Amino acid sequence: MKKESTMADLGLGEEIEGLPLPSGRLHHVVAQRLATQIVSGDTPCGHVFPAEVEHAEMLGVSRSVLREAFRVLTAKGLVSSRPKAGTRINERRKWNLLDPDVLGWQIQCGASDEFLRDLFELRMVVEPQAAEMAAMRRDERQLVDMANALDAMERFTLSTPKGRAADIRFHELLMEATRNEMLLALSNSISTAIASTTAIKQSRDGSPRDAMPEHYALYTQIADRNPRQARRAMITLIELAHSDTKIALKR
Amino acid sequence: MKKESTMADLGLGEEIEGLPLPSGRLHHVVAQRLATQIVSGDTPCGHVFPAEVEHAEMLGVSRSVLREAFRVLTAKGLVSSRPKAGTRINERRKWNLLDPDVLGWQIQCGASDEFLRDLFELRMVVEPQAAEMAAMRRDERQLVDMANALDAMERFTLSTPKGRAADIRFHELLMEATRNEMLLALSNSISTAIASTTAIKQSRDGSPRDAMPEHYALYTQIADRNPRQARRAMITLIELAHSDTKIALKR
DNA sequence: GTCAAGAAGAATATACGATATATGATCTGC
DNA sequence: GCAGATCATATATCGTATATTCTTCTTGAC
Repeated sequence: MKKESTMADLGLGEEIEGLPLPSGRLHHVVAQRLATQIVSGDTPCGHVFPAEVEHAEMLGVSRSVLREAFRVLTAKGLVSSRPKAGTRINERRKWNLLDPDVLGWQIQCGASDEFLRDLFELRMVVEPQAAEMAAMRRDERQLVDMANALDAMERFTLSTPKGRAADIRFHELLMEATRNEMLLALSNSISTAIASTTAIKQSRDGSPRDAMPEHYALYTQIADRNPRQARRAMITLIELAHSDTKIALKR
Repeated sequence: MKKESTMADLGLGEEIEGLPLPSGRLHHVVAQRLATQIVSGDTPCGHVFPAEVEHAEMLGVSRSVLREAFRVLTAKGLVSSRPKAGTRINERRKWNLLDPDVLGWQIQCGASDEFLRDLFELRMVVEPQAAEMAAMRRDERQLVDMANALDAMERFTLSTPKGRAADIRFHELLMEATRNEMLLALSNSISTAIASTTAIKQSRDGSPRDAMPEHYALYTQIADRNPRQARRAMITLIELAHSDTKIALKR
């Protein structure tokens, strides 16, 4: 008895119509909801949330769920909570902006112009150098995997999820070829962000420019172990992506 | 009644002798303990932890605490848990290596040679470029703050916590001057890592080389808006830190 | 006889709610 | 101003119920 509050039923408002929507863990759903509230700026920095009990029943979940949701937000630097003081939103400089989830939430809330500027600037700082390193350190296996990824990318095109996955795979292999785990991690964060924008780009703009020639150019330079040329190729690739993204989001 | 298990009592093993050690939140302590087990490689990737109930009483904490600890680790990509399958350690490529905590734990567990190589390589990729940007975009306030930080750094020296804090503050201001939030976030992650190594460097080597001249050189180039020279100055600064760190850890 | 598809079961994470404790911000009195 | 009391709040624990999914067994077809 007391069957009323199972996981998939009510609570999170309105998206439960039809599909049962136990899609994610409940605390993760709550975390996501709170996170988007925060990064979107709906609730400003310094804001302190209601007390746990009140807040929990306001959201229609148990306190445990709410607490676990806040744990992940705390882990990502978005909030911090202390006894008696409540749970409050940290200032932006405390946020883990490079966390894949934080990056994703930020994009989901509509990436601002400054956000895109910063993101592509970061890519411009890191990835050309990474391409240079990859050209020097890549091994044969990575090379053939990269070739396969490009092949899949051309077959499926960027308008399909599989094509976009191949694109990501290519960049991931490139970063793996740098033989630097931290660069790889950084790239993973960026990639997920880029993936979302690419999807948006596709959905808004039916036929964006074909980026395959530039990808092949980059691949060739890495295969030939030409660090300087690989750097140049990566720069043009990023510039291309940047201008495309700007155009797509303008519409 | 049932007074036996308050927060500050037993549980986490042996470090509670003398000092009450309710220093941090309990779940955070547990998370830290598990995290160090993971990043140190004590428990290998793919390992699945005992069931929650068993694991909880093994650690002497409640299930809620253990769960919240795992939420933190999950948020940082170290583990993932699914019903029936248990909670298992992810492969390294899933970890958020750039997360300040993950970085810190990794250093605490004895940074490997590869770790330091990757870290300084990342600095070498990002920070010279950042210095260049800072030289172009810095404003007057940042300039005077940087001067103050350098002043404090010279007064207290790197052998004191206040001196090291000033060092960090200087680099933070530099990154702030780039006017790119993501670069700032990246720098924050790196800084905390560097801070630990600096402390180690100090504790092992009584009188390391004085890095003040190089810091002033960098400052001057930024103040004079010389991007190229600022880049050069930053490169020598990082090289200096790298060689010092390597020497210190050799002992 | 062997293998694949499907159904039953069991182990596990997940979720709920009530209760007790510790902490620290705020107020009070001096 | 400063020290102490207070009280709201996060923190921690326990017991129980639910949902998920891996495992295993069965069933069926070839």
